[in-house]
Amino acid sequence: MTTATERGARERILAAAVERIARDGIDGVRIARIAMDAGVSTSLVHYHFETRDALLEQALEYSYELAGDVRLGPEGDAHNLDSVGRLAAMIDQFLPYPGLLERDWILWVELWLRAVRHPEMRPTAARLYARMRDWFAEAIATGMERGELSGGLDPGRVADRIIALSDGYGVRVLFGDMDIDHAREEMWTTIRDELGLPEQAPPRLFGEGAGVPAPESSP
Amino acid sequence: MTTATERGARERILAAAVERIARDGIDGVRIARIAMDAGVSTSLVHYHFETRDALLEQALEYSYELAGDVRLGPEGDAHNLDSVGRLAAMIDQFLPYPGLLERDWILWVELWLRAVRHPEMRPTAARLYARMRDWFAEAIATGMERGELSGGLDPGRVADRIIALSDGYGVRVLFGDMDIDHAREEMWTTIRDELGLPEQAPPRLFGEGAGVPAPESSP
DNA sequence: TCCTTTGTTGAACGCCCGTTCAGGTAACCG
DNA sequence: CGGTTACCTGAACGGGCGTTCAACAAAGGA
Repeated sequence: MTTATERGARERILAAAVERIARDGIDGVRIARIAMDAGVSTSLVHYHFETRDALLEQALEYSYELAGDVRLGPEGDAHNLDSVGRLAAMIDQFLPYPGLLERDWILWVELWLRAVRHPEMRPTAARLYARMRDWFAEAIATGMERGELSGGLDPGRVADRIIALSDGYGVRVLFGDMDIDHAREEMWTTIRDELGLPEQAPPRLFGEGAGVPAPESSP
Repeated sequence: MTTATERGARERILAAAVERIARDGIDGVRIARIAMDAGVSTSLVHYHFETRDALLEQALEYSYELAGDVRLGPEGDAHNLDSVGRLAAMIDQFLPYPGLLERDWILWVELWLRAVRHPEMRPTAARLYARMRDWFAEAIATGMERGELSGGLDPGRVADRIIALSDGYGVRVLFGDMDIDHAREEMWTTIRDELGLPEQAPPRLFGEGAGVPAPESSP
């Protein structure tokens, strides 16, 4: 009947918290602001979440799960492509495209910092990295079995290298010190050489393409 | 010659601020704590620095300059080595060795985050990256001229790649998701292949204790 | 010598913000 | 119905912390 919690206040608060964390930083977040964004009172925030820290922690976990699902889910993947195309598409999903993955990237860096200072946060970070690593390693192993990628390499190591390059280049893109297309090009040539692929342009960019998901929105 | 404060209160405050920022984070820093660490009153902090933000900003700049000088200065470099050894030593100086470069790394990540959110901070970050890039590029170019490294590559691009790998692997090392020796090994093999070097172990590890590489080469 | 400048302090002010509290709907259950 | 429970609110409390202020010592300068 009324505007009564069509999505549940609790979840709205979590979503608002994620957004605010990305914008203002974990330490910059004010729960009054989160409450305002979610359209509730601060008291309700404390009704659903014991303490501020608890809320923020759950919000982060929530967003990481979400980000992972979007990328790793069936829609986010591109099974219909050959291994080369699939790999290229996966790499695209890890660079901070403006307005698309920037939010996730910022939360990412926020996680790094927090994991360093708060050891109890490290399992979360480790779990996320393990997931990414497995995702890439599986794609590479598959490509090798099919003979589309040169064998003889440890897929896990290559995965780690891709992730490292993505983090390293991505961070510079993020604060405007490098053009994203340049970063993409550099990543691609490095990995291409590594996997013994012939010189070829990285298959299609983000957007336009077939199975790549559009930015998730939730009004 | 013993002026009241041997190193000047202002500089002691800056040093204390840097240490505190690394430990507690930019947002976690309390100026009362900085004052205590520096052995002065909070009022004196405000006498020397207009506002808290001003202090932190200057402290960061101060530490980045310092970190750069240590690495880039004549003692931090290793001109007496051949290009391969020199490159290996330089890479060592960019990985977060426990207790040695960790502080700088944390401040680094802190800078990333701040540069993303506060555009006025970006020139600082960009300047730092440019400096690192030039440093590596110069070493690579020299190595190419001497014929110790395979030519034909753009030193700047290779430098960017080294930095990206360092950032990417380093961050995982930093929060304990990867062993530092493994990261070092991975970086080295990647770059070795890139520069067409024969398979060889990365020349010597970091020096014991001292922040600078040991003077004598491996026996 | 007195006065001005510089460096320094303890104490207080005032605001921001997380948290609490006492209550107020509405649904659900007997 | 009457009672219990789940959601939700406005208002106030209280601590932490940046910042300000009045004062004071010491060091020149004139």
